[in-house]
Parts: sequence; C-alpha cells; structure tokens
Amino acid sequence: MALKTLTLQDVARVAGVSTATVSRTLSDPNVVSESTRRKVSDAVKSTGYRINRTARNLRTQRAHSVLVLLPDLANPFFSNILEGISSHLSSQGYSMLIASTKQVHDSGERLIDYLDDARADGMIVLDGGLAPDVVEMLANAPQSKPVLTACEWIDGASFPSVRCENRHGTRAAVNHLYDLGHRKIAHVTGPADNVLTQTRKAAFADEIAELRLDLPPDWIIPGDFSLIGGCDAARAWIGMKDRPTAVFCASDQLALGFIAELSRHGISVPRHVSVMGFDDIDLAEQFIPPLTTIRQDRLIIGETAAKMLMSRILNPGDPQAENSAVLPVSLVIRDSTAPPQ
Amino acid sequence: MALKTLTLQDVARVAGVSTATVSRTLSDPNVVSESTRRKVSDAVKSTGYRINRTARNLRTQRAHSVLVLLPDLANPFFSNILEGISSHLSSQGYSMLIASTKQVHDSGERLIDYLDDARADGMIVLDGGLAPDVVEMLANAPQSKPVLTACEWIDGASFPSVRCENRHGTRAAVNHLYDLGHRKIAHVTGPADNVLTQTRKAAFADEIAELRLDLPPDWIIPGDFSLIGGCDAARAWIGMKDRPTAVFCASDQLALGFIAELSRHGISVPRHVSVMGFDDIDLAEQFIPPLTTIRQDRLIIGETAAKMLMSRILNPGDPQAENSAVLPVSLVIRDSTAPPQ
DNA sequence: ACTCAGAATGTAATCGATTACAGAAGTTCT
DNA sequence: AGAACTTCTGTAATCGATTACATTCTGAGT
Repeated sequence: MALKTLTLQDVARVAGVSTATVSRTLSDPNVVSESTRRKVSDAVKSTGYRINRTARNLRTQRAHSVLVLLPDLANPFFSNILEGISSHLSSQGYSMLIASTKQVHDSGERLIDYLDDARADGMIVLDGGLAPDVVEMLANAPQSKPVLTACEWIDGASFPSVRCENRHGTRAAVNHLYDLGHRKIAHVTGPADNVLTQTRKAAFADEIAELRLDLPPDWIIPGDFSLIGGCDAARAWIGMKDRPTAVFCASDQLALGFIAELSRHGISVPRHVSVMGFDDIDLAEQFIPPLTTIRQDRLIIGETAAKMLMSRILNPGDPQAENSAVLPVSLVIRDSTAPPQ
Repeated sequence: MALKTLTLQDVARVAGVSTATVSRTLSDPNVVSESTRRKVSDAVKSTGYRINRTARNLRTQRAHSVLVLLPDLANPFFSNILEGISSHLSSQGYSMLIASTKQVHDSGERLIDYLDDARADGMIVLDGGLAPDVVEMLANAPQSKPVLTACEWIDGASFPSVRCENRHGTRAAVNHLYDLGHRKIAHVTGPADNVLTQTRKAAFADEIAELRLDLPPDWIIPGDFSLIGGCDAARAWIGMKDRPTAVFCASDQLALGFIAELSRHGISVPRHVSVMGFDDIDLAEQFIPPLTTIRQDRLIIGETAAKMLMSRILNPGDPQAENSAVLPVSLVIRDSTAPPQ
C-alpha cells in the first residue's frame, strides 16, 4: 500500500528520457518536441506521478504560498475576504496559510518567521493594530518579501494597501440620514486605536460640520465593532437627556447589538430611532429590521489584495506595481432608517 | 539589504563546529555538550540565522502543515472551528492550510494533490458532502496520510471523526419544547443529502414518536441551514392550515431566518410560535428575541480534531489511536421559546 | 599506564526537483 | 558538402537541512 514515493527519476526511466527533460515538459511543454511530450505525459499517467512541491520549493526558493494574518479567526467579517484571497491564490497555484495575531502571540512565534523561514512568499495583513515592534520587523523584512495590508492599514508604515472608501461611505451614511430629515445624529465608533475608527469618526465629524449640525461630545459614543459594544452604546443612548434621532454605527455588528439592546428596553427601530451600520455583513439583510448600511464587497477586497501581492511576488522590484487600491462602497437602504417621528 | 540567505553552514563556520552539530543543537540540545551548545546559540544569535523549513521538510519528508477543507469559507459557522484547529497546530509548530471545496473544484485542482504532493501531512475535512470519487481517492490515500472528518462525516467511508451528540441534542430540544407544553412541533431540516440533516431528522422523528405526538408529513419542512432557507420555511409554516406551535430548526441560521420572515408578516416569537435553533452561533444570543438553541462548542471541536490528527501524524500506525470522539452539546434556554398561547 | 565504554563531533550521502552548460540532432543557406 | 543556426536533450551541480556511519575524545576501572 505505502508505495515508495515516485520521483522524476521514475518517470524519466519509464519515458526513456532524462529527468531534465521530464522537468521541462512539466513546467513548459513547449520547449520539448511533440514526441517527447507524449512519451512523458504517458509516463506520468501510467506511473501516477505527482510532483513533490517541497523539493520544487527548495530548488526554486519559493514557498508557493502566502500568509494571511488576521486579528481573530472567529470574526465572520473576514470570511469573505479569505474566500476572495484564496480564490485568486489557488488560481495561481499558490496556497493560503492562515494565522491569527492572537495565536502567533500565544505560541511565542514571531510573525516574521513565516517570511524568514521560507514558509511563505508574502503576507497579507488584515490587522491594523499590530504591535509597533512587529511592524518594524516586517518593514525591514529580511528577505524583502512583499507585505500588504487590506481593509485596515498601518499608520506610519508604508506597506501597499487595499482599502475601502471609508470617508465617502461615512459621508454617504450621514447624508442619507440628513435627507430623511434627521438633524440630531450620533456616531458609535470602533475601538479607539483603530485606523478605521479614526477615519470614519473624522469623516463623520467633517460631514456633520459641513451640514452645520450640532455635535455634542457625548454623541460620539465609543464602541469596539462588536455586538456587545453595540449593546453598551445603546444603554449610553438611552441614558441621554437629549437623544439623537439617528445613530450611525461604525460596523454592522455594532448596529445589530445596538438595536437588540434597544429592543430589550422596548424601544423600536426605526420608529423611535434610525440606526445604520457599516460593512453589509450577510446578516444585515436578515435582521429585524433589515439594516440600512454601507456595503463593502469583501470578496473583491480579498481578490484585489491577492492580485496585488501576487504581482509583487512574481515581479519583484517592478517599479510600476500598483501601490494601493481604493475600492468603492455603496449605500444600501433597508428598513432600519426612516424619517424622525 | 537583500542579504544572502543564511544557512547552517554560516552558523557552523561562526561557531567553529560542523553543520551536523549545529543541526543537532537546534533539534535536540541535550545531545551536545554544554560548551558547544553555548557556542552554537551565540552564533545563531549573532548571525540572525533562521532555519529554512523547506529544506527541512524535504529532508524529513514532512510538510509540517495540515490542510483543512471546508465547504464554504464564507460561512461563519466554521470560524471558531478553524480557530481551535489553528490554535493547537501552531502549538505543535505546524501550520494550517485552508481550501474550500468550491475553489478546489473551480481551480481544477484535485484535493488529494495536497496530500500527494507533500504540501500537507494530513487533512481535516469539514464537509460531509464530498463527491464520492473524491472520497474514494482520499480513502486510498496514496501516501496513507491521515484524514479525519469533523462536525460532519462521510457515510460509507471510515475516516476517524469528531462529532457532536446530534441525537442527544435533538432530543433535548424536543423535550424542552414538550416540557413547555407544546404538542404540535415541527422541524425545519438542513439540505436533504447532509448527514447532519439525516441524523437530526431521524432523532426528531424518534423522539416525537416516543412522546406519542402527531407528526403530519408537512411538519417536516425541508430547508438548507441558511438564513434564506429559514425564510422559505417560515412561509411554509404560515401557509399551513393546522400550524405547529413550536418549530425546531436544524441550525441557528435557519431559526434566525425563520423568525425574521415571521416578523415581516407581523408574527411574533415566542408569542405566536416558539422557535429553536442548533449550534449557538455568536449571534444567537444577540438576536431579537435571543435564541433558545443547542450549543456545540466549536473551539473544542476544532482543538479535538487537530489533536487527533496530530497524534496520527506523529505516531503513524499507532493501533491505540483514538478513532473518533463525540463531543457533548447543551441546551441553552433563551427567549425564543415559551409555553404555547 | 592501558583498555574500553560512552559521549561528542565530523564527514558525506541524501531528500527530489530545477537549470546552467554542453553536446547532439536537425534545418537552412551558400 | 559544409558552415551557421536553431531546436532538443542529457549531465551534473545545486537548493539547505538531516542523519547514518565513522571518528575522536573523555574518564572510569584495573
């Protein structure tokens, strides 16, 4: 049962040619003659030969795989992004390795090891909150392997990145609420140190100012992108003397938690207050009420990131490699927003 | 900047010993003398040497990584399982490769290639719906590398597996509804060809029979584990002449979709009908109303699967390797169930 | 001082594919 | 026919770590 591993040698012997010829036939069929090509492919079929990637990787100095780093594997927000990444990578014969920041930390492994020890040819970072020393290391990547950030990015570092139109999306959200007639609009933010939080918060404040609306400090409610954060924010809203009539949450999860908590207090959306999210996760459409939100296409984010990274891996040092991409977002109007009472 | 890659040779030269000694020092410090150990570790530090895994893998005939196969990366149900798997693997110095059945199919890659071409040392399958020819191939795994199924399993194949107490969970669900006073209980199933669907459906029917309750055929409502499936099922329920007063859904997503659709028709849960799910996904607790469900601990499922696979990888042919594990589930009572009107 | 077991280290083969270089075979042109 | 290419194929070195086997060193025992 456990056959001896088949090697190029075996195929070469069966085909009656040298290993070099077999290798060439496999990697670039056009350089060998028609007859050889047939002999070799027959031999491959009859022996059931399959290439040994490890050997190939050693010789070519490529791992033929890419590391994706996320803050938290259990967060469904990333699933579609991974799907997009993996889809492009596998079309290129590359595999996807996954690690979460938390685990890397727990297991005492240094992130950069993946790049250093030839396990991966490049890296896509989905976590803008990497510790500064880690960022430092990546920036001086010893083998100068490409690193790219997606969704989030890292302030102060200059990795190429894929981002969404966060400013534009935020302003579209505020405008939507304004158009419905809202004049008292609050914002539930993500975690304080997050780049998306900062960008969206600033865009929110800018747009509110441009519309000449009031913005008391406590209408910026600190959150953390999670369901629980949304619940907390809802309680903060409930406790306000002068309650905003609309709330723009920095993530869908926040918005869902917010609505859920309100509902436990007998407050109904959008009757008593309009609520918006950001992301358009799968559940947004199915929630009660279906959530008005800003949609980012996570599949495309993933694909774009993978494409950009692959092009840097395959053409290292190409000066005209795209350095960053900004992807569009769109306003999706559902039932969680309505004119104020 | 792009330094020549450091090899064992370099370390050996600096430390003034042979490559064999360096290698031994790294893999098993106890076999070398105290003084050598220090010389080598100094040399490693001063050169900044990092092992080349590809070379090691080639020589040891191990990939030091495991492939995880899921039906659909975008399904949040799997995230926690992945977290559990990855957590254990990385503690063992192993990496996790991920592929989705869909992509493998799209890219024309054969699954077994991963095992065949030395990219992975073993495989965890989270998709019970693999095509029979694929299963056939895996079963006759050429290099006899271990394969294991988790959550779902494959009828007719005898891979070791990690499962949950599906029967017990289902019966607990039915009993909970019965205890609340329900006598007319329906079941929304998963996709027809799924092993979990079949198991839970059978357990449901058994328990109903044991309780001597009626079960008209249309009270088994076909679904597909998804939100949309739940919506469809809700419309089926609405269309019934004699409506069941409680519905046990085969997944949380089904239950959420079910409740959402009812709500769009002005029907409220649990006032007009009690609804239960299965899984206890993160959102179950935050939904309105919070969902009564059967909890499976997905982190532990993942960890268990990884442990079992690793033990088979590290001790191949160990006859006393655990062949399968059945993990407990628990009833989580929240607000989506109540006594009938 | 001498033997000998055991510990520590070194030498060199090995894993399996790729590829630089050289040589053979086949074409075209004068 | 011979020169000058082009196209194909083969030989052998190479990627970087591991490890079987050989060798040297150490110290205990007599």
